[in-house]
Amino acid sequence: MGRGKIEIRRIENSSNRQVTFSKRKNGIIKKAREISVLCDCTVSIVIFSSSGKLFEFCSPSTTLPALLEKYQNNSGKKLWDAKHESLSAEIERIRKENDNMQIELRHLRGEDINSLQPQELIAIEASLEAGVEAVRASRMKIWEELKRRTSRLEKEHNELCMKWHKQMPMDANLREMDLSYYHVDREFPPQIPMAFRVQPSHPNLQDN
Amino acid sequence: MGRGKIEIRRIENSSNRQVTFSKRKNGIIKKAREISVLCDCTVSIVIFSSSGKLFEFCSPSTTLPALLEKYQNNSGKKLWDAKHESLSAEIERIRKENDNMQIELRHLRGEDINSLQPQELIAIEASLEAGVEAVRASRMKIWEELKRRTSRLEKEHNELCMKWHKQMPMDANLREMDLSYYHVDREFPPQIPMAFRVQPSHPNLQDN
DNA sequence: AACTATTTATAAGA
DNA sequence: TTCTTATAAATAGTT
Repeated sequence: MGRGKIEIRRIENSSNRQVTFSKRKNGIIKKAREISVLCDCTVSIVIFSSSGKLFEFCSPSTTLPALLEKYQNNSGKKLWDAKHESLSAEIERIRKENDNMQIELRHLRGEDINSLQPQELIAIEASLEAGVEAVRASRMKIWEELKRRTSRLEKEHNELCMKWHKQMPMDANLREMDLSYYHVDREFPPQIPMAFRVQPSHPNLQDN
Repeated sequence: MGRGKIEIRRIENSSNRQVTFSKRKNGIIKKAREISVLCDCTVSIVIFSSSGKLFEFCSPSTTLPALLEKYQNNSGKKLWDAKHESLSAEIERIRKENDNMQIELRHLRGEDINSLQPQELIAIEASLEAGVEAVRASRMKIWEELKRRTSRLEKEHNELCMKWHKQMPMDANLREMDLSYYHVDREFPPQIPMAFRVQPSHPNLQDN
């Protein structure tokens, strides 16, 4: 249709090709609109020009996602389930990892261990004991640090008191303020809270 | 185009509508094939007839999933990402759960505990000790069971030996066979393997 | 982007 | 559905 008949093969002249594309694209979309109205059907067209530009048509009665959903149901073909599958596989993988950790945690808490072999129990016990050692060492470190700071502060406090008592000609109010200020500034109280005390059931931890 | 001009509105006569649908559908798909060849472009058409029958065309240079992937990238519109998002959210959730367990496991192994507060360390230590207790109890149970079986077998063995020696008029070969058979049938050897022995470093586990 | 000679699509009929 | 054919519509080449 036109001044001459053309062969259906790639149009080599670039600008001719571009013009033809534009005309025929409009033609197709017009036809799509017409058939969807005339025949009460649902049409979707997606076109990418050779330069990558996107054109689309979709019957006003639907949306592309809805139409494609219907397409999948109707044809049995998978449009995007491949992607879903990779995500599902990832979920599966993580879930398995999760389960293994769950089991390990349970074992370390002494749960679900009745079906275990003696060798496995020994391994778990060893891990637990190593853990206890590490945690105790860590607490010990905190405890030592605390003791160090406390004794240093006590020493400083005593020195200050001594100086204070030597210094006679000062106002009583001022002296009191200064003292209270000093008390507030101490990071740790001289008494160690019970929670930090080494428990007596552990004879290998000593206060020395 | 045809014997008469028609208005672009739904064709009321059902069989006319059906015929027109068939003709125009073929026309559109022919046009789509032509433009994709002439203009070196990519076209996809999906049509559902009013009765729900599916027809499609896709340029031979691509596939519908690939084309739709390109569509999403190009248009920024989401065709199926809603589904992806729910899966991704699930992955996120499990991964978080995973991380938490990972951390807990590390702590129970005495790793990464230097930044913990004394209270946290105490809780971990308590958990570890409870675990050790449970594991030891379980091992103890296995050990007791083993001892019980062994002593029962030894008693039975001794009784058999006694009977045997009382029974004099038997053939020597037969006697030997029978004895070896009995040895094979014992589920546990009289000696306990080292692996099952209670370790000497645990003074609260005693053989009694 | 418009024009128009021609080809192509298709509505109606069989 | 398919074929036929008169006619409408689309469009290739031109301006």
